[in-house]
Amino acid sequence: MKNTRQRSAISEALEKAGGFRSAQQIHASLRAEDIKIGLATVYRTLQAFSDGGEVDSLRREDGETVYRRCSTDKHHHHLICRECGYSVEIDNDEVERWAARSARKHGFTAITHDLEIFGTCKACT
Amino acid sequence: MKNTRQRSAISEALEKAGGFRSAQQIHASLRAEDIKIGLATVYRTLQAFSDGGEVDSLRREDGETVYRRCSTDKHHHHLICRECGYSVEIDNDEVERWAARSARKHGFTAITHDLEIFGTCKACT
DNA sequence: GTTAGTGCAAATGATTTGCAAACAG
DNA sequence: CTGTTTGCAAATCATTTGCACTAAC
Repeated sequence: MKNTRQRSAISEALEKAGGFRSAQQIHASLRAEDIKIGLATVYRTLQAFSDGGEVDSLRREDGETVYRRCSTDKHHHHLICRECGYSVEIDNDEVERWAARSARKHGFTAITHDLEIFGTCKACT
Repeated sequence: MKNTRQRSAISEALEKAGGFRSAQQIHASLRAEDIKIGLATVYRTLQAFSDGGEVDSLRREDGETVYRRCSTDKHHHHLICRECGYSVEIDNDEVERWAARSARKHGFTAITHDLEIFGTCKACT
């Protein structure tokens, strides 16, 4: 993966954001800073980051896909503010084990699961 | 809500399907049975059923929204086959409590959560 | 009769893709 | 140089909507 001006910009934007942001939001914020970048590039880059495990992605309730740089590579879940995208990383091995156990019991294989908690954070209340 | 030919057809199709189906799939299967119905009607009706709590809906990993008639009104989760849509209703109060507790601890309010487990069912293996 | 429901085609909105030009290593 | 990456515009795809028309109650 080459090191381009655009990629660094997106990377920094994610860093600065802290929480989850959509491709559209990243694009808008870069444009606001007068950083010239194509929307397609933002989509392609975020997708690449996500594939490479550098960022976590999830689909918000309204259907937009949002991305965030997370602190660990370890599997975890999020508590996400619907208003501002602020999020807290949380995990619970209990849930993982239960999911695996339920799946096995019903004969399912190649399991993946999604667990995200949406709410309104203190600052947005 | 009026009782129309189209609504009964969609209702029956869901019944027969058993698992999760998308609006597109329902539309195609009805057309295949020579039942004339507009795609928009299928979307509108499934949405209405979902709003009325008559069916459960969720967004699949590929982005399509799928619907299913469930057995209880009680909150629950699903183990879903990616291949055929077959699903098993499961629940775990433990998870609910943990989600609520985590949210509270971090000052989040107006909580909702999604938890779905995707896999390949025995028949599709 | 009214009013809700339907069909179709056009509109949306997020995301993807084709392709020629620009750029990193 | 030479394979990547970018930008733009056009293409997708699921879903929604405007509107005239039809069918419940």
